[in-house]
Amino acid sequence: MKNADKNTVKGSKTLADFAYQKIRNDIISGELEADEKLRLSNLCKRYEIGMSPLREALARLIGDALVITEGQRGFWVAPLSIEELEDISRVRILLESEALQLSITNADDGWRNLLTDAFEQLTRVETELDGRNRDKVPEWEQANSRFHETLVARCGSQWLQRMLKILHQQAERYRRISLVKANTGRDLHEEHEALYQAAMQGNVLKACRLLEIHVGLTSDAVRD
Amino acid sequence: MKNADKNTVKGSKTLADFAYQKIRNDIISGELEADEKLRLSNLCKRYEIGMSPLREALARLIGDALVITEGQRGFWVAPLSIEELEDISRVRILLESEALQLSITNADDGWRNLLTDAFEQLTRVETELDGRNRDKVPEWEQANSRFHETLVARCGSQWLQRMLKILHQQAERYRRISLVKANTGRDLHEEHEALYQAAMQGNVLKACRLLEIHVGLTSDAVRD
DNA sequence: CAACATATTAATGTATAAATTCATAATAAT
DNA sequence: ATTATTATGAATTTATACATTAATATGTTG
Repeated sequence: MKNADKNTVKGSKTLADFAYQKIRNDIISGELEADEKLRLSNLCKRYEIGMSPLREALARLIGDALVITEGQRGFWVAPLSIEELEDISRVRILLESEALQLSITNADDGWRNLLTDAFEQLTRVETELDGRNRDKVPEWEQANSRFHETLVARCGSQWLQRMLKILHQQAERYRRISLVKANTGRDLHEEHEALYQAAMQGNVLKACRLLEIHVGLTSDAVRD
Repeated sequence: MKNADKNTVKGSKTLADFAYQKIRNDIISGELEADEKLRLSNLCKRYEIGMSPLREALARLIGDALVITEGQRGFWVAPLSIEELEDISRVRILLESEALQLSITNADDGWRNLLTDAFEQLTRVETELDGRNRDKVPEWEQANSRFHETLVARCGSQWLQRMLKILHQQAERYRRISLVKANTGRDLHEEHEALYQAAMQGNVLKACRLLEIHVGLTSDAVRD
């Protein structure tokens, strides 16, 4: 049973690792709500693991700022606030623009192929999503993440990518809200396509400007 | 005994917290060397704690990229490489320039007082350090960190500060090497003073340029 | 109604057991 | 005889179950 469960989440070699990924997904997806108190015994039952791996997983989530802890009083899902989203968006624009610029400058055919793949997959999911299939949201999230990660994949900086991943996770928590609630007549796919075209053409300035708008709009969408 | 030990590191409410801070310091200071294998049983003895708090501490250090882990094969101190230092320095310049700019723009008297305090303390330690007192290095590190943290304290972005803290920790590991080994006739204090003056005068451009040079020189110093 | 003491719950830490990896030695094959 | 491969045992990581300690809630008394 243990081995079967472990392989549910790909690439998790230990129970702690497995729990880390599971809980992270549940926080990002909102299944574990913001500010929710994380009772250890409950989580043990929920994820069918013991205390040690659970605590280890939570310790790592603290590093991702998805969980907070206070002294001896336990763990909570990190809170959400508009101010923080704006903060995250600002920093993300700063880092992702830089990374995008570097990536485009270093562009090669291999990268363009990867990007095209990622974009085509995103396109498929986004056209299906137009019909408001709620259950496709996780799939869209994955495709969207992959697209953005691929955009900066050739930036040549491990650290830029590492930090962008954390910021992206954070942003994803907020994005969920804006997707589920108000769909403000915004054409996400159009934004992505323009970004894709600019990147493929090697137009750094245009790509960065589009990215800035793209991230900013998400921030705006949540505010309502 | 337990309580006495716990209070050795200020503000550590749990053993895991205590271990986290202790181990982090030992990695940054180089007492635990890069690439060193971290044998759990050894660490238990060394820090006089049990398995659970130790593993929790290591899990958090993974989040800071000071420790790496691989499947079921244990933990290691994260490696050092020149390429990574250059990566870290690049990202740090990007973030710290932005943060510095914001901080200077938002400057108020409270901030200037804090900065002056931090600078004066750094000055004291740095004049004493001229005489090559090796044992003062940790003290200098602390004063240097405080100075840089204060410089960006008014940037208004929690996330910029959070990431800068991680980058600063990483850079510190390398800086130790450059301090202990070759002192390339570089006048650190002069650099800090110029930075301080520019910040106090509200000269954003100059301050950012000085910062860029300052960080760049550290990177250069290690390469030799 | 406030303040203290007690009881309950939940988090933290220890000790132990299970599973996995690593190193060494023995056997087999070329 | 030398190399490769497999088997065995030791070391180490991982997980669980138990014990301890701290925090919260409840109830009692002044």
